[in-house]
Amino acid sequence: MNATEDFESAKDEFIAQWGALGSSWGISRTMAQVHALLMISPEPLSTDQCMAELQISRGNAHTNLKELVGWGLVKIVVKKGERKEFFEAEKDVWKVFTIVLRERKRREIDPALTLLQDCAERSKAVKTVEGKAFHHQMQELEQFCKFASKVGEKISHLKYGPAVKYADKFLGLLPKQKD
Amino acid sequence: MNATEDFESAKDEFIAQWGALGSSWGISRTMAQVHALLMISPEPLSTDQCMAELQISRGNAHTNLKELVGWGLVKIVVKKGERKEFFEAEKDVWKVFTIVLRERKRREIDPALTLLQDCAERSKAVKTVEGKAFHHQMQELEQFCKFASKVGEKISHLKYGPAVKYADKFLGLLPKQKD
DNA sequence: TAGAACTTTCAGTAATATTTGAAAATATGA
DNA sequence: TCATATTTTCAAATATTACTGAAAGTTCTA
Repeated sequence: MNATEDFESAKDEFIAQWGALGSSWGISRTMAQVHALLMISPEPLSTDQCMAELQISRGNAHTNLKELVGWGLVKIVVKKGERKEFFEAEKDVWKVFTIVLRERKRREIDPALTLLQDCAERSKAVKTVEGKAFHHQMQELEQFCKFASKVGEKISHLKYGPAVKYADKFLGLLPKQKD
Repeated sequence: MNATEDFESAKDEFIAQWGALGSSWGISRTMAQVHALLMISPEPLSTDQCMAELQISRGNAHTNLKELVGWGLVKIVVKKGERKEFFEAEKDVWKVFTIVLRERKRREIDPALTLLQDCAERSKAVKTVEGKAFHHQMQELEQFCKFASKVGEKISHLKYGPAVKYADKFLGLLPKQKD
């Protein structure tokens, strides 16, 4: 097998597996595959090119491309002299990470926080053992979610350089932990 | 409405919503509901109690309880004089977090790393523009995943106290960032 | 060792999520 | 303005995932 064949099979595998991984990240398989395809494409691609490469329908390609644009992971590019839209993925891995982090915080942590605050409030007056345990647990969860929310917020607005610097410092400190 | 009614409705809502949130975390709705129920129960519960509370079948209750035990989020408790098994959830929020973090790293980051290393290797000899872009992107992603894997590993083995301490230090440093 | 208590499995069914394909809407340009 | 290119929508079809209920398996006790 030559280098080009190797590359082609690696490319196919990357797209397929990235799609499978997407599922466990709460992103649909096809959306992750479209994202994978665009991330490794040196040029922006049209809807038709995505359809052909991934063997999917127009409706499917369209929906997922626009969903990715909605996440901020993909941008629409207009080529001069061309009437159709082309799509280009954000390729900077740290930027991709911070976008996903922000989106997941918004979709997962923020609603949890609302729920927990509401539940803590509605159970603060109850006197039974069961009720007290519930109230306490809601407060613990709320406190943790607030903390996680803050950390996520900070990290997601950090540039890559400082992030690595702080992480290194953080990772370097840990082995010395005593308590 | 009195305090007990408030509490009961809050409890129902917590279980229902925690289940819905579970979906976006890649955990099945019922599994998250069982987890929610056990987290707020002062006493360990039997399979039958879970079935009754959540109105689900025996098979469903059984499967999800055992899955939670597999994750390490729930422990089996044997009561003296009782023949059946009871189930008790880990209630310490930080411990729950570290367990989930480890499990997700194992299921999501580790397989991604394997894929990326393989794809980078198989594309290192290719000369085309497309191929070089692919190889480069695989390396970038690989580097980031290794970093994320290390950070996750460290955090997941940290105790709550030191974690908050380091996070505070970290959060405190950020506003001063210049670069 | 039989029978009761409890746990586990799994084929069939139900619920949810995704995809297709074609029609409708919109934009472009001569 | 009309014809054509392109995008958008969405009802129906398909695929995926989760749940039920009952039967089979296991463990315990007398």
